[in-house]
Amino acid sequence: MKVTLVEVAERAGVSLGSASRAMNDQGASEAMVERVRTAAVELGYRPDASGRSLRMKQTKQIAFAVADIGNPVYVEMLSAIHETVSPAGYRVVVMQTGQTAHSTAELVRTMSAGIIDAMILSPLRLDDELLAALTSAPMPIVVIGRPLPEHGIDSVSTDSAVAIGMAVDHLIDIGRTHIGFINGPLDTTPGAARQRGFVSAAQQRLASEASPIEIADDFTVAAGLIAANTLLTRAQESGTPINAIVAANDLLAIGVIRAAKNLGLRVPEDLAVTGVDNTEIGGLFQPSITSVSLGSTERAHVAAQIVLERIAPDAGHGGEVRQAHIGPTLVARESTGAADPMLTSLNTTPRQSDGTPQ
Amino acid sequence: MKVTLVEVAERAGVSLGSASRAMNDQGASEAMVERVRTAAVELGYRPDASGRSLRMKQTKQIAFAVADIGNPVYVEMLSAIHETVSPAGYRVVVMQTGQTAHSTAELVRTMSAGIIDAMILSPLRLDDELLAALTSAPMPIVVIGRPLPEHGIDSVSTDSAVAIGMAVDHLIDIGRTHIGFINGPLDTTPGAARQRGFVSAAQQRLASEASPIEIADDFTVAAGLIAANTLLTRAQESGTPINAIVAANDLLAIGVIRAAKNLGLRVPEDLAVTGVDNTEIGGLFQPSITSVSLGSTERAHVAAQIVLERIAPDAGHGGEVRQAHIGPTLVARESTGAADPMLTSLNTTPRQSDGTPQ
DNA sequence: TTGAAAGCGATACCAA
DNA sequence: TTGGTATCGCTTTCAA
Repeated sequence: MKVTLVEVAERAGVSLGSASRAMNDQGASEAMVERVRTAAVELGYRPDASGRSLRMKQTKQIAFAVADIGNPVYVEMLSAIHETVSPAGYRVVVMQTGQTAHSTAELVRTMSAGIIDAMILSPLRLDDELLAALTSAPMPIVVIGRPLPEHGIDSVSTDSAVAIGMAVDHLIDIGRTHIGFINGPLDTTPGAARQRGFVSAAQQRLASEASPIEIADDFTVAAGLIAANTLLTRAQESGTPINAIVAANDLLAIGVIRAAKNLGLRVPEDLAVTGVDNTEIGGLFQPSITSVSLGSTERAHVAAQIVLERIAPDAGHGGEVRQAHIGPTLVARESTGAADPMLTSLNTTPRQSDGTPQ
Repeated sequence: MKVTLVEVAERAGVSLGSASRAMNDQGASEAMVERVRTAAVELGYRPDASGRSLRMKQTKQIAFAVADIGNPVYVEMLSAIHETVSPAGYRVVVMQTGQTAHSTAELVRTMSAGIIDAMILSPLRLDDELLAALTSAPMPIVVIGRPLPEHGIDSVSTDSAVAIGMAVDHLIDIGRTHIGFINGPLDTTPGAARQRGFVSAAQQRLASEASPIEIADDFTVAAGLIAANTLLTRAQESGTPINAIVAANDLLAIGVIRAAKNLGLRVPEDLAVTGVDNTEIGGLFQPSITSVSLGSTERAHVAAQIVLERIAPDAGHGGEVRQAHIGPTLVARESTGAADPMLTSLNTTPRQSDGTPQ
């Protein structure tokens, strides 16, 4: 049933070692390669990866671990990682960390050699337990999120506090000064950073009574809809209505736009809305959503590059801590009154999936 | 650096075999388990998966292979597969098949033991080469797409020709009789099936001159926008304007709605639009998109179940060919004038991602 | 219940 | 360049 290299060697009438070399083009005569390859084809030989992994001490697999692959940002990151590591012969394994720092630490601890060669991790929450798991991990791990050089952990970061500030600036630029904020849970890394960003920007440039904040249960459309409904209703009743909302990510922003519609508010005329992440879905939404890009695909790409360098036999774990930073950039779209970039962007952003199941 | 079970055994003062048994709770005294576990923790032992895989002849990994993970349908399928196989201790590896049947066959052929235990495949195109690769594969493979029982291949299918017919019926029900069709490439399995479905429905229930068809370059928003623009413009010029469009999937439908807006057409008042796949993004779009569900998550779930049964030591490859079928269902939304199901659906469909990177 | 040893399938070393 | 053999880390059989 199962054909091993031993049988191929026997059939070709050569030694096991020669068969291995012939299959891998490692110093074998042409005649030898010919004989062995022929025998392999005749027998339908397929190399067994676990035997090879055991000996070579590498699996050619890289894990991408996130809280929930359902978020489009992660899908875009996954594609970027895929494209980066595939040419080097690596496969990508998607893993779910779960919501908590503990479950993430658990995942990191159970990842052993023989499954993956390295991991790219984008944790939602971070605590000492997880940091400890990361530093004691037996393989290269690159964190996408906030910078962690002081812990000796490779990271590719952005500054989402600054990102929120850019959104506020943009709204002020278009004449909106009553700006609300819809954030996700404050005990998450992105939630905390974005909260700082908004509070800081509001203090410097807005009147606090005109800057209400509402915390959604999580970073989802549904939670954003509920939170925005609460915030908008409350603002109207309090007599200081708002004319703009900054959402902590694009999914929340979609919820905000839905809530606005339910309340009879027009976007962007009555309410300007901004998101964060610059996801594809945000750009395709109607109205298309002005969003601050955190360079997700670039960060994923860089993280994948770092991983490949760490894996490389010579580079090894020895080098110094790698840290890359990618600054946010704002992309103005219809939800803040900018011209519809749909038609033009279609020509410049081919990134959209192919294929569909039957 | 790396701790093996041998070292754990030495530290615990027991034999290698006992250490193995203790770690796996396979007939070891409590005292033994205690000693070995303690030593393992002290040394920071992590089992090496390739050693185990080599011996056990299983990797606890299942591949999910698709043309492009960027399509939201595949993401939903991935989540369903993940949820189904995780409890059984299996990880999911995402693999890209590429666009062609040949590249897919290539992938199937290079998948050997030691990497994955089974594969769930949703191929865009299917030919004899791929069928041959599937039948001669050394591991269980379940195809999500069209039924393939005559080739002895497990499959979970739907009927997307019927799905298109349902969309046409729905449009006729709401009084639209001038219906265009935006399809994807006809040499794909879904493209061919949906073409049959529309042509058949149009012949039976519509005037052919009122049923123009346009083929988009692929199943994407961008291609849908271009194709819809062509079709709508042509229909207007020919003097037989249409008042509805059936799109072959939700991504194309989004493109159609964008094209309609660019031409000053209101959806659904001037143009009703339907999609296929019932993706989350379609339901969240504005207007929300009426779509025919092909039961993607259910099919993925069933495929994963079949795979688990095939993998199970007793079931084995021996059983007869498994074939499941899930019929399409139409979900009416705003794009065909139905009431906005957004608020109510939010309570019943919690499926939306959590988390966002910093 | 425990210990000793065989063996999974591949690569890589050392002689020839 | 080729053959013979040790070895990767683990599970599992066979005796004790």
